Amino acid sequence: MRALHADTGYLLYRLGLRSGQLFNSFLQESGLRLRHYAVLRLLATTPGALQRELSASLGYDPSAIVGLVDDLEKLGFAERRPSPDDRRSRIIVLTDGGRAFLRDTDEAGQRVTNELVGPLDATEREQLHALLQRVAESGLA
Amino acid sequence: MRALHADTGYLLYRLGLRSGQLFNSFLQESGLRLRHYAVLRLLATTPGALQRELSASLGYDPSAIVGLVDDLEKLGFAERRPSPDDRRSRIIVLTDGGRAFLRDTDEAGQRVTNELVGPLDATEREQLHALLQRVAESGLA
DNA sequence: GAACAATAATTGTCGACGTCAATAGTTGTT
DNA sequence: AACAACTATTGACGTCGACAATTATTGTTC
Repeated sequence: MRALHADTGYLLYRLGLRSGQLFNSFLQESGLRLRHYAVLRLLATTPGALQRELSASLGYDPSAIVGLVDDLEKLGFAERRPSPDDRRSRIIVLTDGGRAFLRDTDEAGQRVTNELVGPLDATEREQLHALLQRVAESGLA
Repeated sequence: MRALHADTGYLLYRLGLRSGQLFNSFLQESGLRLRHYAVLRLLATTPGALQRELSASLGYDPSAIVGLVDDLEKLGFAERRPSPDDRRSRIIVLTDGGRAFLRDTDEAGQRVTNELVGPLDATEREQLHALLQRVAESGLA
């Protein structure tokens, strides 16, 4: 019988958990959680996104986006704006406060990833990232 | 601002989720879930383990082990046996039924991993596995 | 050897997460 | 004008992972 840790899928599952925990503990003081942070980061690179687009890009259920955007609005990190061509949709935009938050936490965020891939050198990290990216792209997205 | 998917930590988190989902859907018909399967697989390679050891090896809270072993006992896949030298401990052993289950599902389990790392060829899969293993070992055993 | 700390399993609680079903408002189609 | 499709929202449910507290047992210390 193959050992459990010989299974790439199980390793991914375990490391995914650890990664999420590290991110959440880094975000703890700010009152946000990993999912909020993901939304913010995504908004930073796509100026104005419909909630439906956030849902598709992040893989979160549309109903989950609602609460996340609620929280971000309360903190002044994002805003809902009416869509000009479709009154069903809302356009979510990053506010200056949100942008500042991302700037201030960027370094700490990088520390998290560094801690995760600690034992790997620079080229190995790139290898790992490239492999993960290809795996991630295949399963939809 | 770096894109979200440029973050190795986030990729790991996402792929970990997907991996867990795939495993769970593969196990669905058997009534087990990923964590039960992990216990079974671990028991298959270590003949007789204390619950405390299962907890340490798998990274699950001791309180989580209780329910998992309960379920496995109900299905006849594992048994609790009294420890001869410490009446607090129980030794968990795989039954013949559990062994048969692992044998029967082994192929399907491999399909899950194959589906996950689909776009990678054989050498790339080994590369990925080796990198993940080193990352996994660093953050504690 | 009696009091005390440490340990193994257990129970209960809690928040976060992911999924699904249902609804209201709006748009597109026939 | 009637109907189907879509967007955001609300609500419910089960799983998962982390923690505190309890019970039974063992080890340690005075």
